[in-house]
Amino acid sequence: MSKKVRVRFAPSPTGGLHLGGVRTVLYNYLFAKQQGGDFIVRIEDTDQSRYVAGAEEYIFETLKWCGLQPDESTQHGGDFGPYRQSERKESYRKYAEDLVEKGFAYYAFDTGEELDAMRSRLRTADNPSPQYDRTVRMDMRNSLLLPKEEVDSLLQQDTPHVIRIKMPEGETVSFTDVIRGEVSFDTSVIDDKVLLKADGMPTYHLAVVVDDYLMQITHAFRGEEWLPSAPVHILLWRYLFGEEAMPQWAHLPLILGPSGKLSKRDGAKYGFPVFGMNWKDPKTGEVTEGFKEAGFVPEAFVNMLAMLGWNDGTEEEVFSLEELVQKFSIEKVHKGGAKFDFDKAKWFNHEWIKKLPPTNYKLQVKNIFAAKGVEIMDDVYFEKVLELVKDRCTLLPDFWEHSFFFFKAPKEVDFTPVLAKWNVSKKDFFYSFNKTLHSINDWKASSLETLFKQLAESAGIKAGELQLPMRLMLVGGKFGPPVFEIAEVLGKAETITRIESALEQAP
RNA sequence: GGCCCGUUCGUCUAAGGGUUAGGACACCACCCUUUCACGGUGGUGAUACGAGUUCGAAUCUCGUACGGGCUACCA
Repeated sequence: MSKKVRVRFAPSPTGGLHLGGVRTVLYNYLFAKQQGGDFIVRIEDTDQSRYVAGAEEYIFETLKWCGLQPDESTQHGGDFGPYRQSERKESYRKYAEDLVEKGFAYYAFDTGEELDAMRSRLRTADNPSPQYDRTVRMDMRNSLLLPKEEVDSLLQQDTPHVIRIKMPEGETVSFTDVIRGEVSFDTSVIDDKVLLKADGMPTYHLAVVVDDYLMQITHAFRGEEWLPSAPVHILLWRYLFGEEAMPQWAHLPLILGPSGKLSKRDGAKYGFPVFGMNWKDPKTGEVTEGFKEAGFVPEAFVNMLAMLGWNDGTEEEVFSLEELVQKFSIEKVHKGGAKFDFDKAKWFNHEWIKKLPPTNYKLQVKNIFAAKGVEIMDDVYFEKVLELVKDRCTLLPDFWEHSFFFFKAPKEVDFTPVLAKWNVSKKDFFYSFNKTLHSINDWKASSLETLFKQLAESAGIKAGELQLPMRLMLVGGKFGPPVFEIAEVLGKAETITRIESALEQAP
């Protein structure tokens, strides 16, 4: 019988959640939901120096906006808590000490200065970053070479120390990555990673293994940047719990910016968001724009992310979250990194704006309008407007330029575009057209257009030449949806008023 | 430097030994539209290079080049 699928996303609360992070969540989520499993969010806050206030809450808000709700987390509870590693601190030491006892790890008392000295002594052009490994460990201060009594006494006196893994020499550690297949490493070139820090906190390496075990994680998906440390984790599994219990690994390809790994800087430099939602650094006050605030709908954001490194093998590209859950397969995730393309992202958003009913995003558009000084009072009218112009909008703020005139009558009508062909008979046409409008009961674009054309014909004027003036009167410029549809949405009274006031200004 | 991973149009990708190497974004042209868009049709454009295996290679193998990641008491 196979175990219930359990996956986790394990972010550090150090700042905003960028594209790559959200995609990692997404792939975890899709896999879990498809397998009927659980999606867990575990907060990896073992580095107190990097902790940033508000970052944890921010992560959950972003996930909520994306519609990727965890089954278990610091916010959602669960049977495997606590879900914050700092609150699990006490559970890690015993595993580290167990490793020391078995001879797989050792105490190291080297100070920061001693480590620096070792590194600068060994640093050469050919070896720019010397490691604490089998070649140097017997020259350092650790329990491998110190007499047992001295080690005991150092420990007794609470001498600051760490516990390091003792990397075996000449072993090949290999495993099968779900995405990459067989990957192997020679342990001789891997350093003796710190497992337990001087402050008693575990490093990522120890914590991830212990918690994945304790939380019964079955599949571990993470970014490709973790691939080089995978052998450390595999060895820890082997020493501590046995490899049979180890989760299946999948190292996801990176999302690249225009030059290398996508960074916050790229966003500022190239003018696109890299975070899910706006993130304000509490220390500097610096705000980094998010996709939400840039005017993306979550459906598009998630869809776009899913397709960055995966596709279902067909030519379909637009998928809802539900469809993704159904079609996703981790094996089809690509090996190579994908460069983020903002134009393509916008295209997804455009598709989703067209597809979604305006009720999904009207609140956000309302806020955009409010910021421009237009308060929306009539929701029914508002939705009608959004429905009419949504095909022309790529990002939510575009609604403003495509529909502000439904809420603000033009003060001055610029007749310049039609001046050359303007004459008294055309002006007369609009007077009589406007008069006829009063008696219309069937206020529909199609009937308005029919009436308009009939009247134009009997006045002996080409209807086409009257359409632009009509548009100018209703919206104030050369823009907007088809003119009679504007009139329909505007309503009888407002249409008549706008034509009247425009005629007063007409030459 | 060492280790690991990767490489199909500018970008995201399809094609798992036999296709005129397909689609999408972007770009260009035309059409639709007496506004601005949307939309429609078409076009430009790719298997990094070199060997090998094979009747046949984008696809398998090796090498080279290039790109990326890691190399902290950060994750």
